[in-house]
Amino acid sequence: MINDRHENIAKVCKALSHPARVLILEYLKGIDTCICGDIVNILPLSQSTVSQHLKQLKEAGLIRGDIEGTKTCYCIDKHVLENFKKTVNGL
Amino acid sequence: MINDRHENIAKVCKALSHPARVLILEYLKGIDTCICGDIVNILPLSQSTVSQHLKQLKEAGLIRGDIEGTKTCYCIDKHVLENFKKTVNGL
DNA sequence: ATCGTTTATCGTAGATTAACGATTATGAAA
DNA sequence: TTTCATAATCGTTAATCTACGATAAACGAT
Repeated sequence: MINDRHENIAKVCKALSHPARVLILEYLKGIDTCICGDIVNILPLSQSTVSQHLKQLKEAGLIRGDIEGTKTCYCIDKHVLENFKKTVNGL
Repeated sequence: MINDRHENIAKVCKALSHPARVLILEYLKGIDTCICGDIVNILPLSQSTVSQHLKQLKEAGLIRGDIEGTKTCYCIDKHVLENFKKTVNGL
């Protein structure tokens, strides 16, 4: 009964089931790329907590993290986001 | 920083963060209305568990439950669903 | 080689979620 | 009124989530 599509929608929705992660996604949408510290500066959360949120967004495929030296540059995976939008539209 | 819109997206996404609830929503979409027992019959979950899932979908506003005698007829709140789609499209 | 910056991970505590069986409540039917 | 059908709630257990501080890892700069 439950198929891969249900699982996939649930997976992405779970990643977006916390307001901080929704905000992070929108923030990334606006600036293309940023590092963890940037988000720590705009949210009242510790560095470790923000890192965890980023990890969850990454595991859901919504964002990517490119390591550059000591920094990690995060950006949206537009393809995954668009695909999610299409799937939600199909609901 | 985090505003009502972030909270709202997170709330609905949370309701859809479990594959069983995604399936239930789609099922309701297809048949317009059904009772709890119908869903128990198509999912490998107990009656109490299905009832809890329905409760979460209802609390998120995605579905309504109209009591008719001893049964409760569940149906999608199309307005809320459409609103969610639009909001997701804006991401 | 050491120091400073940045990020990820570890360990932890408290809250929440998911699932179940059992129970309760309500109304319909006999 | 007793029974049946239906759904919600209670109580419980195991798992997961959220948040934090502390620590570790990696790199650039001095």
